[in-house]
Amino acid sequence: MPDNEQKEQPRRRQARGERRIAQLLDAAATVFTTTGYTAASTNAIAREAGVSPGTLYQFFPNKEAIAIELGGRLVHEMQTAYGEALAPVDPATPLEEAVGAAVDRFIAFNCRHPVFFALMHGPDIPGRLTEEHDALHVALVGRVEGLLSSILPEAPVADIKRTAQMVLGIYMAGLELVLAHEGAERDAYIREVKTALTRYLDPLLGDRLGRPGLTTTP
Amino acid sequence: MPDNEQKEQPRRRQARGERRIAQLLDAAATVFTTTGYTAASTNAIAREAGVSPGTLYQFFPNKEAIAIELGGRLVHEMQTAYGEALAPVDPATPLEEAVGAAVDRFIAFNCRHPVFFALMHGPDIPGRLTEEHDALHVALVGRVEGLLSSILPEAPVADIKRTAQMVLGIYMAGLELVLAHEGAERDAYIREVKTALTRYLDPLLGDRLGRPGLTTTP
Amino acid sequence: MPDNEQKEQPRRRQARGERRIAQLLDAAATVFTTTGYTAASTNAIAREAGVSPGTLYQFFPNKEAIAIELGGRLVHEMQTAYGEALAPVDPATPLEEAVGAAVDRFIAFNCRHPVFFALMHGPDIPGRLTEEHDALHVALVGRVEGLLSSILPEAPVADIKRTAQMVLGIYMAGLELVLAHEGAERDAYIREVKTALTRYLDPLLGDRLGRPGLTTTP
Amino acid sequence: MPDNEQKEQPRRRQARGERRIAQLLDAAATVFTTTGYTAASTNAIAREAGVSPGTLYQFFPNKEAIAIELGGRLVHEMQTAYGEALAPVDPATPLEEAVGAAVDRFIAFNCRHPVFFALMHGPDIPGRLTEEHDALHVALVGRVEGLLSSILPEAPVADIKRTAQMVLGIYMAGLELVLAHEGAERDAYIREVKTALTRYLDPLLGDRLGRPGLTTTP
DNA sequence: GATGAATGAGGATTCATTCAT
DNA sequence: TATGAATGAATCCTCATTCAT
Repeated sequence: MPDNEQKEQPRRRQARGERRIAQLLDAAATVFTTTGYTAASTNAIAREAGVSPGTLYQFFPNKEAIAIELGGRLVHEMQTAYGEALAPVDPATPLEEAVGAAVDRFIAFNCRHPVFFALMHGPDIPGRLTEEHDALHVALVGRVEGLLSSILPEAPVADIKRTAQMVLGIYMAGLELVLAHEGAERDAYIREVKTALTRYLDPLLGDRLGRPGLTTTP
Repeated sequence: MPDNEQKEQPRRRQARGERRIAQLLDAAATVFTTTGYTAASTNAIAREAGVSPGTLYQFFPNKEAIAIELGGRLVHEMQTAYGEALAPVDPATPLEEAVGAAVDRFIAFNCRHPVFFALMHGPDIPGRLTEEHDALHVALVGRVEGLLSSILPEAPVADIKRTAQMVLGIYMAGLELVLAHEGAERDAYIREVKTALTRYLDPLLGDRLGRPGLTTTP
Repeated sequence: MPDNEQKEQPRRRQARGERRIAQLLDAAATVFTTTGYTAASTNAIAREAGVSPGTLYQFFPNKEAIAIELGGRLVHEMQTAYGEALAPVDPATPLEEAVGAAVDRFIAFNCRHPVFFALMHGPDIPGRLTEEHDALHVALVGRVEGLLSSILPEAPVADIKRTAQMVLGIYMAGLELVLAHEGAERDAYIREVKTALTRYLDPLLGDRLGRPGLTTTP
Repeated sequence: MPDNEQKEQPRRRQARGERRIAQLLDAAATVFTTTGYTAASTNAIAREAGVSPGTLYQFFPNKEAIAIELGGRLVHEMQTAYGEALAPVDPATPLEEAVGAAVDRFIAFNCRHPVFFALMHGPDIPGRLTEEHDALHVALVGRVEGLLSSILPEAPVADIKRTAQMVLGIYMAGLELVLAHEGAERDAYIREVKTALTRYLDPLLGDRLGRPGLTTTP
C-alpha cells in the first residue's frame, strides 16, 4: 500500500489546506458582509479566521482573489443546491408562480449567504467593474438570460440581455430592502419584489398568447 | 465707518468661505465619482480643489460631512431646478407619461451630477446605513412618498413607504445600467426603466378606476 | 532645483520642509551606509531622522527617490566643493601628480560622505542598473570622460568611454579597500590606487610624446 | 544482508542528500544571480528548486549558509577545473601572457558561473564583511597572494597582501563591466582588464631584472 | 527526509486628521 | 484663513524560519 500512502499523503496535506481555505472564506464572508468589500482588510479577515496574515497569503495572493473564489463558490452552490431556481421553466407554469418560486429560492439563498450582496456591490464605480464583481454578475446575468431565452426563444439577444440586466437589477434592489428589514416587513418586501418582477415580465410573455411581448430595439 | 467695516468683513469672509466650500464640494464630487466614496481620500479632494488638507478641515469636520453637504446640495438643486420631476402629478396625466417625464428629468439630473450615484452607493452595507447615505436616501424616498400619496391618498402609509422604496430601488438599479452604457444602448435602458416603473405602478392606480390597486399588508 | 517646475510661489513655508528634507537625507545617508541600500528600510530612515514614516513620504514618494536625491546632492557637492578634482587638467602636469591630486580629493570626499559608496553599490545586479545607481554612475563616468577627452582629444569616443568606465571601476575597487582600512594601511591603499591608475593611464598619454597611446578597438 | 542494508542505506541517503543539496545550490545560484543576494528569498530558492521551504532548511540552517556552501563549491571548482589560472607561473613567462591567460580563464569561469559575481557583491558594506563574502574573498585573495609570492618571494607579506587585494579589486571591477556588455564591446573590456592588470603588475617584476619593483610601505 | 501550513515581525506606503505658523 | 508639515495607526503584503504530520 505504499502507492495508496503516496496518494493519500498529499490529500491529507491538502485537507488541512482545504479546511483553512474554507475557514478563511468564511471569515472573509463575515468581514465582507460586515464592512463591505472595499473597506474589508486582509488582516481583518485573517484575524477573523484566527490565523496570521501570512497564512492568508499562503492561499490567496490578494484580497480580490478571495472575493473571486468566494463568488465562485457562491455561484457553484447556487447551481447545485438552488439549481431549480434557475432551471428552465415549464412554459405552462403561470408567470406569477414561477417568479414567486424563483424569488423565494433566491431570497433564501441570499439570506443564508449575505455576503453575496456585499460581493455584488463590490468597489462599485459604474462602468469600472472589477473582476470578481464582474464574474459574479456575469454568471448571474447569464443564468437569467438563459431562463428568459427558454421562455422567449425568438426574442433578439440584445433584448434578452437588457431584460436580464433589468431583472437582476430589480431583484438586487429588492434584496437590499429585504435584507434591511425583518419579520413581517421583510415578508412584505419579498412580496413587492415578486410583484415588481412579475409585472415587469408579464407583458413579455404575450407572444405565447399572441400578444405583443418584449419591447424591441427600434 | 466701523459699522460699515463690521458689516462688510463678515460678508467678504462668508463669501470667500462659500467659494471655498463650493470649490471643495466640486472637487469632492469629482473624486467621489472617480474613485467611489469609500476609496476617496480627503487629501485627494484637497489636492483636486487645489487647497491644502488643513483648509479642507477648516470647513468640514470629516469626510462624511463633505458627503452629507454634497448630498444636501444635490437634493436642493433637485428641488429647485428639477422640482417638477417630483411635483404632485395631475391625476389626469396618463401614468406612462408621468413616469416617462419624471425618469427623463432624473436621468438628466444624474448625468449632470454623476456623483449622485456614488453617494447613493456610499459605504454600502445593507442595514448599516451611514448618515449621508441615509440623508440622501431618506430625502428622496420622502419625495417619492409624497408623489405616491398625492395619487393614492387613501393608501396606508406603510404601503406607500414600501412602494416608494421599491420605486427608488428600481430607478437606481436602472440608473446604474444607464450610466454603464452609451448611445443607443443607453437610450434602450432608459426605456426599460420607464417600462419597469410604469408596469410596477400601473396596477396601483386601479382604484381610481375601481380596480384593486396597491397590494396591502395582510 | 529638486523642486518641480510648478512651484515657485511658496518659499518660506518650504523652509521647514527643506530642513526636514536635509534631515531625512542625512538619516538616509546614515542608514544606507550602515545597512546598504537594499537592506535599508524607509521606516529605519524615518526613525533615524526622528520623524514618523508619514513625514518621510511627504517629501519622497519612495526609497529610490531618496537615493536619487541623495545622489544628486552628492554629485552637486562634488562639483562645487571638489570641482577641481574633475576640472580639465593642464596638459603640462605630470600624470602622476594629476592622478595623485584627483585621488586625494576624491578619497577625502568619499570619506566625508561614505554613503557615496553605498549608493554606487545599490541593488547591484550587473546589467540591471537601477535609476539612482545609474544616475550617479553616469554622472561620474561623464566627468571622467570629460577629463580624458581634455587630455586625449583625438581618441575615439568609444575608447574614451571604456577607459572612463575602467578608471571609475578601479577607483571604486580601491575605495572599498581604502574604506576597509585605517591609519597607515589606509594610506598605503591610497597610494596603491594612485599607482594603479597612473600606470593604467600613463601609456595613453604617449601620443603627446609620439608614443602609441590608447589601445583602440580593432 | 542486514550488513549490506546498513551500508547501503546511508549511501543512498547521502546520495539523495547530495542530489538535493546540489539541486538547492543550483536553484540558489539562479536566484542569487537574478535578484542579487540580499533580495533573494529562501522561499524563492526552494520554489526554484522545486522543493518545499522545509526541505531547504533540512540542509541549510539559513540563507547565509547556502551562500557559504555555494561559494565554497565555486572555489573548489575553480581549483579543480580552472586550477591553472591560479597555479604558480613559470617566471620565464612574459607577464602579459600570464595575465592574459589568467584573465581569460577567470572570465570564462565567471561567465559559466555568474553567481560568483552576486556572491562577491553580497550584502556589501565596506568594513562589515559578512562571512560568506569573506570566505570567498579570502580564498581568492589567498590564491592571488600565493601567485604573487611565487613571483616575488622576497617582497614583504603586507605588500603582497595589498597588491593581491588590488589585483582582485581591479579584476572584479573589470568583470562587472565585462558582464554588463556583449559581443565586441565585451571583448574590448576583457582586453582593458588585461591591460590594466598588466600595467599595474609589470613594474613589480622589475627586481627580477634589477628594477625597483613593488612599492613598499615606508 | 519531505511536506506545506503556520508564524509574526517587518517591509513600503496611505490616510484621516491635527497643529504650528 | 490658509498652509503644509506632522502624525501614527492601518493598509497590503513578504520573508526567514519553524513545526506537525
